[in-house]
Amino acid sequence: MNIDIRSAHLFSSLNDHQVEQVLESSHISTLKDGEALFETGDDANRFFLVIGGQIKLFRVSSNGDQKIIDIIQPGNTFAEALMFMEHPIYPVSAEALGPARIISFDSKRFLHILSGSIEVCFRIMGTMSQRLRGLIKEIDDLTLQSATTRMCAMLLRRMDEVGMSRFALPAAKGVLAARLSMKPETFSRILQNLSSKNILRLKGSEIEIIDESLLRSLAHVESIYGLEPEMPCRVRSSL
Amino acid sequence: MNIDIRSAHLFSSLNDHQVEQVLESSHISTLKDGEALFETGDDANRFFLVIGGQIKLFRVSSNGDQKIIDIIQPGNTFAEALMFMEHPIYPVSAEALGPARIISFDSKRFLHILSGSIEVCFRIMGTMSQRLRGLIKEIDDLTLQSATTRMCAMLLRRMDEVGMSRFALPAAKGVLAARLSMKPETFSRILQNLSSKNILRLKGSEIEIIDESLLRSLAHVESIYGLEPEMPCRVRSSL
DNA sequence: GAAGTCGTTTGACTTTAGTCAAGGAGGGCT
DNA sequence: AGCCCTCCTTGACTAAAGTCAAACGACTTC
Repeated sequence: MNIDIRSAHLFSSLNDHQVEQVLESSHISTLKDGEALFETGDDANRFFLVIGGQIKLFRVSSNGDQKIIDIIQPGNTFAEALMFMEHPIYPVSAEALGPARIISFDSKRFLHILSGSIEVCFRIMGTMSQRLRGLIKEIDDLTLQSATTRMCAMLLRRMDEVGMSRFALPAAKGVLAARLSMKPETFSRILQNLSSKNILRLKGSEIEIIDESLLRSLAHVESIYGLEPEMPCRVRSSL
Repeated sequence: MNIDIRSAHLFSSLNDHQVEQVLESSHISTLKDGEALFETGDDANRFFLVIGGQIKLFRVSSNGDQKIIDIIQPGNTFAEALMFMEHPIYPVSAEALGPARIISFDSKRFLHILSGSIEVCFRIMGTMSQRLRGLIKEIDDLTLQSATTRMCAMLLRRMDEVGMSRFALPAAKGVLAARLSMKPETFSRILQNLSSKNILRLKGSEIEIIDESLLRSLAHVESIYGLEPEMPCRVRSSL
């Protein structure tokens, strides 16, 4: 078990002694597919680092629908922003998307350890700012943009990430649909539609972008305010 | 001109000397109705305190539609969360909603002044956490809830704020519509509909809630995760 | 290899909110 | 008062996404 938590942005400026202290209150666990980590409304006295698999953060509506707020990738922390609240409560539910491994940390303890270090504070605030940005961006996606636009933006983002015009979808279609705030049926139809217009070719969960410029114009991606990828920070954090 | 900026949460733990320093880099300005303060994408080297009137934070879609992200009330700061980013850029536009007075502060300078004070850092992080919560809440309103639900929730919130079942809408209907992510027509129709069902009586911008329990059930307000009003913090901050 | 399961697709239909265009209603001004 | 202007309302229509139900396909499991 040799994980250097310092590879996570949040911990990157801790010294050896601090790392040791932090690890004392930490706890590694393995989650089965679909296993819940916490639910909306639970007391939030721990935060987490994903070391394997994916964790899905979501909210549930009264009729059981899920809206996926984010999918956390290995190397990223989440729920750490809550440690500054008086009575922290998880604003989302979290569960494993496929089998996953995580380390959890005691928020209070962590706060105490870094209480001297303004640097770590600044770091956290940086990630929080980004997160705020992301959420604001998401809100206007939801209100100002159509489902097709969101789909195109997602595909382009994925393409940029992978660096190739041919790639596999990062998760099951149903999951992506919930992430993009639409029903699986709508997701499917939009893909079908893009495919019929020869903008992309799709085979199962493999996608090949054919007409990138057209896709880009359909997404008319935030020409106004700089793209997400420009962000200086490598490891994204969440919540 | 005798304003104690310490009444704003962000500044509340500064000592006299610090207040003095902060004020040195500050600048008071008066805005006319509709006057722009900054736009989405501008370099964000200042943050603001509203001392009179209201400031509207919004985003504009490619076809000119506005989505109001928040309306900042006197006594509250906004855009202060950006000061921790390397290349801060306003993620929203801001303009006065009616005539307004604001004080602007140099972010860098402020950061420098408080660099010793971890307490202020914590304070800022607290407001940021709340802001994150609010945005997440808003996202699920948008995806999981209908326009009617959002309307009802807004009315109830307003009613709780005022403490009476009879009150005036906090802003022009068109503005509220944009805040709730719907068109003025839809806003009007929903109010009409609630009125025809004898849930409320409306006369101009005066509203009287008649059937609170029914309204509450229509809004089925976040029974799961504690209401906004429970938040410990009096003065809300933004961005 | 048959049966079952889960995720995806497809089609027909409904619901919700947006669009467009026309009609009020109120407030300020001359 | 009369006019203008802005904001709000109303009605008829459209578009977008959700719903329901059935079929499909790939992959296990027996």
